[in-house]
Amino acid sequence: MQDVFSKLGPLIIASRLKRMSDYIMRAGAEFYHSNGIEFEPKWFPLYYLLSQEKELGIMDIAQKLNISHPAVIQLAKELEKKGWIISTKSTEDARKRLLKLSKKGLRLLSQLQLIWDDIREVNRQVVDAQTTNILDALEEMETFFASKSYTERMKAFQELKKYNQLSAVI
Amino acid sequence: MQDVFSKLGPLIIASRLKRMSDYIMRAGAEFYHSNGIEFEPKWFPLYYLLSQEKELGIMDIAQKLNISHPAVIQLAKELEKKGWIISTKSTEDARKRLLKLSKKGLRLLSQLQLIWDDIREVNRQVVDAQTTNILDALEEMETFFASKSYTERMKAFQELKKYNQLSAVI
DNA sequence: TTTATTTGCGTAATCAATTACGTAATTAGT
DNA sequence: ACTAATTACGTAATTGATTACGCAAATAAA
Repeated sequence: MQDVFSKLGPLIIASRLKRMSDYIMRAGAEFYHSNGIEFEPKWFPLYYLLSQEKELGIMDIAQKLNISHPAVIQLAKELEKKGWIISTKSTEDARKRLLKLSKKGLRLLSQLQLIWDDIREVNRQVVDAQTTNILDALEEMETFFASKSYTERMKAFQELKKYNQLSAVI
Repeated sequence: MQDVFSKLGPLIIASRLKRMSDYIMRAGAEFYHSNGIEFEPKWFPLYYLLSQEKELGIMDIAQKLNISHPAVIQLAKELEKKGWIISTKSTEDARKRLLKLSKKGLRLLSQLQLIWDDIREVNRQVVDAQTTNILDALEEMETFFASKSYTERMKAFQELKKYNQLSAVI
């Protein structure tokens, strides 16, 4: 690939992150299938979350996974169709619909664990091979923006620039 | 945000990369608009490429940007509607449609340069603040997978595992 | 030079996720 | 207790990108 991107450096961090993410996602899907499992990477966050947490409402899940609630509904529909999760109305709060893994979903879990172990292992190899660790970099970035958002940083920078220009005039 | 992700480590590099990418993209859009420019981050790769390369066919662009050709057509349609690019039939190859910046598009360029400078600067601040540099990490990852794809690495790992199990038995 | 294959492009269908909006249940305010 | 505000969820419309397909032009093969 003739790479227009990498030369641009900081300007397009976002595009490069996305490109790498898409690449790995795609390979992940291929991997599930080549192991004879009809599982899609996009299901992982929801499925994994439910494997950890017993039972959760739609909104709780959306928050925890940082996706919109219609996205959760959509994913849940697909996993329900596969028979891996079931949903029940909450008795405490009639608005809530709770999701949890079905027995079939739990049986799948043990199979998936094996695949996940492999993925985890290869990913670890990738990360260990790095001089500069992508996970550390991500972690740092996340905490960095958590303390002050990207937008706020942009604004602050422009304010500062404006001020400097002004004081240069006066 | 209650973070299910960061604990999972190597298993979901892809999701975390995507999340960070989306975050920055969104902030980028906000930034263009707050500076009174009707420009979307998704246009950047095509627009920037055309600002560098004079004139290019659809497929060339798709390859250079590593996106599908219908995506290029779609983006081009939008930029053409804005009046920033124009397209001409190639005289050498009647199948080809060439894209280039219009005069209006070139005028926009000088405005965008200023914004891009700010973005670049803030991004550099972000990156400079890091102990572990995300761009270096990305760069490394890209070359790593270029030498041997993720899928190949997965396969190789499983083969090795199979072999080790076998030799343990024998 | 005819025929087959490849290449470039366009359209349609599909996918994955979002925003916008509506409804019902719960909680807070008075 | 009644009203207002909020919360949880569902559906519809939209967005952005992909794959699948088809056609026309160019290139290769015979």
